Formats: sequence, C-alpha cells, structure tokens
Amino acid sequence: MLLARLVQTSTAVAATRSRVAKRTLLAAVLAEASADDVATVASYLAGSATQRRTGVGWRGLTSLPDPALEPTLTVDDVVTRLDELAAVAGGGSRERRRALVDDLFGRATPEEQTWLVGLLTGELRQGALESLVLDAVAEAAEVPAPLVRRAAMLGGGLTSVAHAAMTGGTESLEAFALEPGRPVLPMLAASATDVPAAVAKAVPEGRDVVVDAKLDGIRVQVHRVGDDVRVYTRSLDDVTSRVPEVVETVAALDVTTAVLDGEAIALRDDGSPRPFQETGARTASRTDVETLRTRTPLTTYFFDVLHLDGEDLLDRPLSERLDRLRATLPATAQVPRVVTSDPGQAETFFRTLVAAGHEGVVVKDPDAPYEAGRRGSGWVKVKPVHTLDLVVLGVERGSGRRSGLLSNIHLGARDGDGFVMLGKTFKGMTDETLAWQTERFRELATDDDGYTVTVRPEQVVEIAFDGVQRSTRYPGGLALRFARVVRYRDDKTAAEADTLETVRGFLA
DNA sequence: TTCCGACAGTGGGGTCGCAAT
DNA sequence: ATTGCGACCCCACTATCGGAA
Repeated sequence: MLLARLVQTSTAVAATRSRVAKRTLLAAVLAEASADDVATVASYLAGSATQRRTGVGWRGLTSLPDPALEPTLTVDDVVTRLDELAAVAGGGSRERRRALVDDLFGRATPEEQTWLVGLLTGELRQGALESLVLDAVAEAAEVPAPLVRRAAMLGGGLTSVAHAAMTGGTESLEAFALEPGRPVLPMLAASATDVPAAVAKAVPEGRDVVVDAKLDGIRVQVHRVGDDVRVYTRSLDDVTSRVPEVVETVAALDVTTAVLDGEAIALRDDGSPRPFQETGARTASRTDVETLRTRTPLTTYFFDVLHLDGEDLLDRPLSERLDRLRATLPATAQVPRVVTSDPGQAETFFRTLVAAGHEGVVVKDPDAPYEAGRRGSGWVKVKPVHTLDLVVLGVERGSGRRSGLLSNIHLGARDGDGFVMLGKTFKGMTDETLAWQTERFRELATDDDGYTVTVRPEQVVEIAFDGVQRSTRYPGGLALRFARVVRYRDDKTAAEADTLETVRGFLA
C-alpha cells in the first residue's frame, strides 16, 4: 500500500470531529490493506510506528531534505527504513541516523514528510488513536468491537489483533486469551476527590469496598512460567534485569504459573517510603544492579492476581482474586488493605497511610472483574491535594487546539523582594480561563521571545499539587509535582502570595 | 431528552543511557 | 566532564462525541 493513502486518510480523519465518520474512513483503508500490510497499516493509522524506539524524535526532524515531487513511498518502504533506524537506536552514530532520516524523508512528498514527523513524534493530532482504530478494525472485519478490544488487551496489542481480525475473523479473535509470559495492559483507576466520593463511585451504597494502599512506586506486572520470571512496567516494557528483588519474590512462591499485578517501591530502613525520585532512578538504572540493590533495595507489594497455575482469573470478581492472592503470597508481599462497609473505617485507613508518607488509597469494587487496559469505575484512587497561592512569572504560547492562546504558565513563590520559579502548568484551564489569561498576560507583558511571554509578577493563581520534590532545574531547588490551576485570585496581591519557605515545608 | 463513560489532546518534572562537544 | 536528545517513569485535567438511561 502506498503511504500516500494513509496520509490522505489521516487528513480526512483530522477534518471531521465525528467519531463515526473517522471510524468509517479508517475501516476503508484497513479493508484495502493486504494481509502482509494490515498490521502495520493499523499501527500507522493509530499514529504509532511499529518499532518501540527509533532513536529519532522532534529534535532530529527539525531540518529535512527537499521533498519528493511524486508519492512513491510504500508502507513497506517506511517499515524497512524505521527498522534500520531502530537497529541503531541507543547505540549508533548520529551521522548514521541522519543519513537514514534524510533518505526516508527525501523520498517523501511534503504531505508525507509532515505526516512522518507526526508519526515519529507521536503527535499526529488527527483525533484518532489506538482505541478508535480498534473500532475501525471491528467495522472492517465485520466482527463485534468488544471482541476486538478484548483480544487487543490480552493478546499483545493492535497490530496482531488487526491482522487476526482481517484474516481470520471472529474465530481468530476468540483464540486470544491471557497467556502467562505475554504481558497484558494493566487495569487503571479512575480518581475521586475524597474517600466518600470514591466509595460512592466504586460500589452501590452500603456495600463492602476493598481499600488498597496506593504506594508511590513503579507498577509491575510479573509473569512466572515455571522457573522463568519476567517483569513488565505499565507500558509493558520488560524490566526484568533491573529488578532482581521482584523476580526473587515471585520465584519464591509455591506456584508453577502466575501473573501478578503490583507495585515496586524503595523504602527506608524504618519502612517509610523513599521519595518517588529514588524509586524511579533505581528502576531506570541498568548498570551495576547488584550494587544498586544494596543501596536502594526494592520491596514488592502485589494487589491482584490474573492467573494462577493454569486458571485464568481475569473475569472472576476481585473478592475471589484476593482470596487466591492471600492463599498464595505472604502478607509481607501484599499491599496493605482493608475490606469494609463502613466509610469511616475507609477514611481512617486513608489518613493512616497518608500520615505514614504513602500516596493514598485505591477504593475497589469487590465484584469487579480485572478490566485489562480500562480505566473503569471498579477502581477509584484518592490522594490528598495541597494548594498554594503563587504568582505568574511568564506564559508560553499553546499548540494544537490551544494555538493562538497563551497556555502554559510559569509559577513563582515569593522570596525576599522577588520571586523564585517552581515549575509550570497548563492543567485545569477551561476555554474561558484560556481566553481570559491570554488577554490578561498580554496586558502584563514585559518581554516576548516568540515563544514565552514574560510578565510583570502581579497575577496570583491558586495552584493544586500532589507534593514538592527536589529539583536541579529550578533555582529554588524545588519543583511542584502535578501542578494544576484551581482559580485565578484577584482578591490577593503578589505581596500576599506564598513564600519559598512555605513551599519548602511540603518537602517530605 | 438528558446524562455520563470513554477518548483524545495538552502538556508537567525527573531519570537514565548514549553520542557529541 | 558536560550537554542534548530520546525514551520512559510518574501523571491531571477539559472538551467532545455518541451510546446508555
């Protein structure tokens, strides 16, 4: 298939807001693709290269060769070039990558160049990603959408499912099942502002809820098949070699086959959690793991079991899965948990965990199945939220649907006679807020480099955040974690804003 | 007819490993 | 040694569509 066919479709998909129309456009292309092409075509329609890493990003695509006049590139040509790039990713010379990029882009028309940049940066911005393409696969193959979705979640993603659906239909899709050794997309949690709201969202009134501790570490999905243990992250990256403690915990269990879901976290000697940065650094390190584990050991806590000794448990209610978990794992390897119908008890558990330095809780419906890849209401997380009144020091131009608006604001805390920047945020703004702040910050502008507008430090903004972390990027040595706008405050002057000292007090 | 679940988009800070400077 | 880049860890929030109620 010609790449131009995909580019043309992407343009048409971007041009309509109707999801049904997008789906139909995508399905038409899938139906045209050959059996050899269809997996790649599905991935490209969803805006993803088939290679996990190509070593080429936004920066490597800033200067491109002159484009081709005629569209001649095929989907297969692109795959071939990206395979070559992937082969030198994280090892090859920049010059070699440059040559491969130039060759590929030199054979692309201007439209194809733009599309390829979107593909490689993950910013196609056509209003359709994997989820919509899965629906399109169902339409093209004339099979039920839930069947396609389930197969994708359990069977290794869009590409293999697209191929199976288009070549084998319903029968092929039904063959996809949880297979120990092959990771499945993890179930995700919705969120609520407090424990009562979370309980109300998770279960009908008066029923039991499961309340799990939410630990601030790295999500791990562990597969054991006989003596072989493999560890996957939330995005299904294989990190087995980096986390031997997790492997040992599961290897010690009295089972032959298991799939477990949990969290790995670095703790202090007294059992309190270390800052997320330390757990993150530990799990990201690949070199000299043996030294690292003595310095920053990881502890693993599991909260779910998807498979046990030949038995799939995904569709079993959580209460039953937890019974199996309790029978299989020592208490020390399980996430702290209470099961209660008393909202007061859930609240107390939440407060105790937060006081101990943990992130919060996840409230769960005991009747809910494990919905791989979904952010259902069966799991609802609750974390404490802090707020500060900070001063806007600058604002950046937005992109995409925020083009023409001033979007990402720079936040400062009061320090002596001046202000110290603590981070940025673009979250929590409604369209109305964006329109207002665009006008407001143009009035306060003192400088403009074409991207960032510097403003007189006068506008106070109330900011919600999850915590304060150490920073090497910002001059105060501190940065906010997950900062978002609550509201602009016109009842406070910059002289009344919170100080750097106050912010430092939030450092754990 | 209204409501709400699911998606896509818009980006945040920190960390590692590697190549180039 | 330091810097820039890509990839990945953690992620919140709003607007919108279209099926559910």
